[in-house]
Amino acid sequence: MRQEKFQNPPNFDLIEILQMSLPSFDEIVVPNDQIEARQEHLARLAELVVNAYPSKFVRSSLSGREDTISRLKSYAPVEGAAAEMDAVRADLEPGTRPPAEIKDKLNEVLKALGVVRVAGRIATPIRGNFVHLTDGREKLQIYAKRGQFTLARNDGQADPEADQAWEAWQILDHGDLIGVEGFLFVTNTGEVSVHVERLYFLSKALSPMPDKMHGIEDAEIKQRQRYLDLIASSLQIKSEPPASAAGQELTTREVFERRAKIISSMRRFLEDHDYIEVETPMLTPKATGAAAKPFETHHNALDIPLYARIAPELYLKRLVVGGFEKVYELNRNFRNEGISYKHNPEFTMLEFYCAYLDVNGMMDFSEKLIQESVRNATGGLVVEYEGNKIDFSNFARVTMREAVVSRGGNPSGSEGAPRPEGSTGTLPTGRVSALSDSELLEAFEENIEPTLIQPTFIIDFPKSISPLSKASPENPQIAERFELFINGMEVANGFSELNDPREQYERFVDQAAERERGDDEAMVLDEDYVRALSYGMPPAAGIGIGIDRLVMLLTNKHSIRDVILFPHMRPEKRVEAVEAGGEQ
RNA sequence: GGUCCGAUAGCUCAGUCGGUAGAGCAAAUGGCUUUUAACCAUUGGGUCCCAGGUUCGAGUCCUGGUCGGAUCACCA
Repeated sequence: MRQEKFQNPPNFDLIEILQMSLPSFDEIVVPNDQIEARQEHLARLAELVVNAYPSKFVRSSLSGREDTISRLKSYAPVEGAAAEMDAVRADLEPGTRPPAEIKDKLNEVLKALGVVRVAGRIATPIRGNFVHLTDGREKLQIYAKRGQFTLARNDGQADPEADQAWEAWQILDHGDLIGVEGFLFVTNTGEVSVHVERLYFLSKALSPMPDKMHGIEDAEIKQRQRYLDLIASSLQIKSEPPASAAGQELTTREVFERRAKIISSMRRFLEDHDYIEVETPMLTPKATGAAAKPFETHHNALDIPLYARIAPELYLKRLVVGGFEKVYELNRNFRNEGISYKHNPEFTMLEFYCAYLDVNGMMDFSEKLIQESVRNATGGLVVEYEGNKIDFSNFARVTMREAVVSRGGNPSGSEGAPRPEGSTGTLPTGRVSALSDSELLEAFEENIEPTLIQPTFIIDFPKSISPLSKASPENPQIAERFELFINGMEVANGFSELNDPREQYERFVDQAAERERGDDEAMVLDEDYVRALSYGMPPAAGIGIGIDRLVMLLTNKHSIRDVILFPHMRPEKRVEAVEAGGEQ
């Protein structure tokens, strides 16, 4: 039966049918004069090297300029040669050259380092004997002299004549991936370079490279074709990076390298403090643990709705019940809500929980964790953001009510920041203590949040908006909860975890009532979570840290889309048109 | 969703009062061949986002739309 279903009618070529309905290669890689030229070069190179897409190239330990320099510096027989070279070159007038004796000495040293094999993308257009290769992180100059190098055949047979190597060199294109084998030397201007003895063709750039000076400026292309944006970053690397790159805008590549540093630093810090990493469900039968609208999907075999998680919180606390006293999860949450400069439908959150710790201990610990990652990512504790200097060396702690009372002031700074434009008081200052929870919250969000530039823990949240948080023993209307604000953005949210199952149940019921009154973000009752608490959860504190927002702050990026490799975007119009066109 | 701004060569961008579509980079051809954003000469390359309208004539003015960005409101 099943076989029959997939049998094709006679004279029916499935591939031909599909090719009519699917976009053609030329519709995906739209040809123009440059692509056609590159295709011709590829065809000729394929003749010369037999296989234009070989499987591997073995590199020597030397993969780029930094390695070259460090190897040079550690080369004992001519100690100080590299420093001498740097000094000589620093003193040179533009257009002048280092003295011959120094150049000769350096060349002697470099040649003694032996044969090197390096590979990378051609970062400068080929014209003449020089190109720079980039491995994404740095650039190394390559020199090829007619008659002095051969072209490697990628099928392992004997190399073609040197003239053919030169022909191949001349038709290499900006962006092609090549490997070279050769020896190191310094040029007349003093730049360390590889003198090619054997050239390997490794892969073709059929599509042309972006502008070498400007890169990709169109934000849509940067985000949709992030690979191209990253290539542009690597093409823009200076082969002689300035000693101090401070104050310069990070390239896209550097932004994501820094993001990785922040995340790995946090993992390391947590591991060093005996936290273990866990993975809890992304697809959940109930969207709960936060106040947000979920994405809904459907499981066919079970025939049930499933929700992309809005927070891992309740699962992680089940694990605390089970005896994992320190757990963390660093992964995505999904919220079916608006998109803005600080909101993406999926975002990365670090959540962790610690048994026998309260809200104050959690603030202490998370402050250290954030400081550690700031230091690891930026080298210091003060970062420049949107013209502000943000100082991570001390996080202020202010109650929400105090913050509102002193509104207009900057509770975390010694100097009062100006009140935000247009926030002229809708608030009866004298009667703050009489404000209802919702009025207090509104006043806070409207007037205070935007002024919290320096890292500030806002504490003492109203209990009514904190359904998973323990109430303060002194004031039952206040939750033992904090949020961390930096540059007017909420970056973290934590509290002493409510562990009384009966009270937790009642809080869920209160939330259900809110939902009935029309708040479709009120939290959903999780029965099994209540049941879990009934087995006894130790006193514990937890926190969620918005990683994307922290990365924004530490990379001086003003849009969350600039710190997410592939942010959510509308489907590409061209693709839709092609798909629709196939059916016409 | 509201408001404002934008879309011109592969990339980055000019384009005046409505009158033959421009530059730099990239590409092709030749020269040069230890250059430093390499240089010199020559050449090719355009659905000016789309559809209407006004006009003798529209990249330019008008209307509608598409896509994108910024911003405001809601959410972390």
